[in-house]
Amino acid sequence: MSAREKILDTALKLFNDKGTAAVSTNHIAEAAGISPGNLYYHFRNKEEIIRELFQRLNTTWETYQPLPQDRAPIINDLEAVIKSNYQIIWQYRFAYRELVALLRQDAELRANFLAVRQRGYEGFHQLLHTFSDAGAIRLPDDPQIANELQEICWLISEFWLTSLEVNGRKVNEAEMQRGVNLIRRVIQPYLA
Amino acid sequence: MSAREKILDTALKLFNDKGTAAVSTNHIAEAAGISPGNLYYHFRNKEEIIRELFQRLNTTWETYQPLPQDRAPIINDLEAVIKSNYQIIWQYRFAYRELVALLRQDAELRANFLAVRQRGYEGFHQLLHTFSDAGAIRLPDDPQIANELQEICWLISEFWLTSLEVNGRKVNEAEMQRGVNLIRRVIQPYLA
DNA sequence: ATACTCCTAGAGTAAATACTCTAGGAGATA
DNA sequence: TATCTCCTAGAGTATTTACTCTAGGAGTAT
Repeated sequence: MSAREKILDTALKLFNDKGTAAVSTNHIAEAAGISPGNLYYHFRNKEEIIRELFQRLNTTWETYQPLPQDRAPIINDLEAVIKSNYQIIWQYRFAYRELVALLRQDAELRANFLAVRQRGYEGFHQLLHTFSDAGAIRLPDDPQIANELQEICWLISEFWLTSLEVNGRKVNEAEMQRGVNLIRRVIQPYLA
Repeated sequence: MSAREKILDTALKLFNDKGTAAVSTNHIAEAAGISPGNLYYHFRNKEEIIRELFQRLNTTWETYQPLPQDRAPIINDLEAVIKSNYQIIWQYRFAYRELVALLRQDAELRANFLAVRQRGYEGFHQLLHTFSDAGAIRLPDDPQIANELQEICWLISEFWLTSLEVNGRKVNEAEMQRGVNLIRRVIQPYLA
């Protein structure tokens, strides 16, 4: 593995474990088994490492194809989508825990992340209508109600893992399933 | 105002504005218009200041009486409760934004906060049953479903403001009302 | 062989940060 | 007046942090 990759992997692990504020570039270099000078050869500073990690995260969001392309989606596919979301968020949990602070202190980071997130939100909108067209759910006629439901589901999927961590719960398959159940509970009154 | 109060008020403001990591004790002292030595006369370190702010927050949660005591509650009272919650969370928003990190690095803080939060959660449980008994809502017979609904409402009320901030929205009365509407949307299918 | 590019180590530095220490002022009490 | 407690200022220090600089190794092209 190249030094650059080692730095990014190590930084991600340390950030997830201790938070960005508690991890210095020297810590990262030491944990990655390289010299500080070498780290600064590959990255200008800590901010740039964070940016690169967000770039990886963005790429993950943009490339993953959650739905099967060969048939119409059924309601269980929605569960699979949500679980995939949780997996990704858990992989980059430092980012979601510290989102407000990280986005505030780096305008470029903010712009990129929000653009990708916006596309994700629109994709989710599409997804719901795909399910609706396929007859899996019955969206309310009032589009504002549908929007509110979507907003609730989005909020749960974005903050469920953080909420688990606040409660001091281990994050595992079963807890993720509970998060899926909550979202299911929200749309349950609107199932076909 | 005493120096101690000045320190706490200033720290709260700076933490809310810039996050705890970006604010040093020297910053706090300077912004409060006192000397660093004086700050350290009143507090052993930054951690102790944060603890004291959490203590204030805990006291706020424990003392506020959201419901009118002189009559049975109606559904609009629930809105008032949620709005009060948002006000308190907004006042101490640094805490809710950085909750995972702050609780992890201070076991005592964690224990106190979670205990108060647990009582709040139980109070919310009571509240829902009070509404149910008063005929304002009709909770589902299956207690697990009722619990899931409660969990969803709790998650929204705890993370709605953070979600607004991530979206770059100004936090104001109207946006708080939208957060209230989302919770209302969750329980709407179960209104009497 | 020479040179050139890419990468790496590690010593070194300026600034920031958390925290200490000493000297002393203000007001109450003896 | 003397003393005692409580509070305050501000200089000073050890450590950490971000970041720089120089010397050189490993391949590859000439």
